[in-house]
Amino acid sequence: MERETVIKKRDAVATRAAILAAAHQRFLRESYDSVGLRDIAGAAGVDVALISRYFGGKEGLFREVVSHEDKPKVFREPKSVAELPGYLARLVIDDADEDREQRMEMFIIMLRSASSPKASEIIRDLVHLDVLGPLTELIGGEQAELRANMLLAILMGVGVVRTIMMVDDFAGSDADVAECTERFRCLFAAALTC
Amino acid sequence: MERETVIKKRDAVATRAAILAAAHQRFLRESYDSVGLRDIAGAAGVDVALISRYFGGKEGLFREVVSHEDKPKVFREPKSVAELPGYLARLVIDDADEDREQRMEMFIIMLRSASSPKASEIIRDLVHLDVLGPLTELIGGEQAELRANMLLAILMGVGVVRTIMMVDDFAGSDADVAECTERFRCLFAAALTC
DNA sequence: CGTTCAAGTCAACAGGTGTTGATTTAGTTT
DNA sequence: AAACTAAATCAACACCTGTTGACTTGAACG
Repeated sequence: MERETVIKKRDAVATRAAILAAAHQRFLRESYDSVGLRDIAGAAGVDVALISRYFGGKEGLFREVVSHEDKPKVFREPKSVAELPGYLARLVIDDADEDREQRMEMFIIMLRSASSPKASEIIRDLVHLDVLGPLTELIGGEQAELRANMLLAILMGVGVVRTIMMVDDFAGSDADVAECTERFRCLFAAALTC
Repeated sequence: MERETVIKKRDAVATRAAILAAAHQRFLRESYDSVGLRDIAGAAGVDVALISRYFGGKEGLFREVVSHEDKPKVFREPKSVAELPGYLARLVIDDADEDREQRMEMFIIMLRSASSPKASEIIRDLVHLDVLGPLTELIGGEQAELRANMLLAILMGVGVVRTIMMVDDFAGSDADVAECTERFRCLFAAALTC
C-alpha cells in the first residue's frame, strides 16, 4: 500500500508529475523570481538537475505549469451572456467547488508572476488566448473587447486583494455567501451594461 | 547652468534623491526581485555601495520608495461618498492629470512587487493604512469595509490588466474619454450600492 | 546471467545577488 | 594652507541562482 508513495519507483512520468505538482504549489504562493528550483525539487523529492533535464529550464517548467494544465479551459462553461455574471460571481465566491478553485488558482499563479520579465510574456499570451478570446467571443457586439477587459479587471482585482493583499472580507463573517454572490453578480452585470 | 546636472556636487541629499528616483522608475516596471541594486545605482549615476549605506539595504530602499513619497495621500481628496465614484473613475482614466498619474504609479509599484515575500509585508501595511483605512472611513456604515475592499479590487484589477497584462483598451481608439470615464463611474457606483 | 539504456544523482560551474570594510576624494573649517 | 570630516569609490566578500557534464544506479530484455 505504501509502495506508490514511499518507495521510489523509477518512473519518469511520475516524477515529472511530482515536479509539476510541486512547482504549481510554489508558484501559487510566490512569484516566478522568488521560487527556486532547489526548493521545488526538494518538495518533489528529486534532484534539481532533473528539472532542467525534463523541462529544459525554469522557464519551460513555468510554461508547462500555467499552460499544459489539462484542466478544462476557463471560459468555456457559460453558454450565454445572460448567465455570465452569475457564473463569474460563483467563480469568485464559491470556494467549495473544487473545479472552480482550480480555475481560480490559475489566475493567482498568473498574477503572482506577471511582473517577472521572463514569465510575463508567457502569461500575456495565455490570458489573451484562453481568457480574453473566449470571453470576447461570448459577449459579442461592437464593444465586446472592452467589456471583456472590464470583467477580467474585476476578476484579477479580487484575486489580488484576496490572496496578495491578504484581505478576505468579501464572503466574511456576517455576510452570507448567497448574499455576497448576488452582490458580485450585480457588479459583473453592471460592468457588462454600464 | 549645467553645474547642477553634469558636475557631481557631493551632496548627500541630492544623491539620495537620485537613488530614490531611479528606484521608483525601476520598481514601476519590474518586481522587487527582478530589479537589481546595481541597475538602480547605474541609473542614478552612483556606486552600488551607497544604496546599502543610505537606506540600510534593498528592503529599506523599497520601503522608502513606497511609503516616504511625500506626495499627497491617496484617498484624502474626495469629501463625500457621493463624489467617490466620479473621483475614482477620473483617477483610473484621466492620465493627463500629473497628480493622478503619480497616485496611480504607487498602485502599480505595489502591484508589481506584491508577490515578493520581503516586499509584501511592507505593501500590506501601506495598503491598509493609506488606502483601505481612509476609504472605509469615508464610506461609513456597517458594510463600509466590504465596500472599500470591492473598490480597491476594481482599482487594482484595472491596474493589473492595463500595465501588467498590457491591455489598454479602456479608453481606446473609438471610445471617447468622457464616455469611458462615465462607464467607470457607473461601475464604482454599482460596487457601492449593489 | 549479463548487457543495455534510461532514470536519477553528484559535483561543479559561471554568473549574479546584496552587503561590508578599507580607501580615496572633495569640501569645509580653523 | 593644513587638518578634519563627510561623501563617494573600490574591491572583495559570502551566498545563492539556474544549468551542464560526467557519473552511478536500477530495471527490463535477450
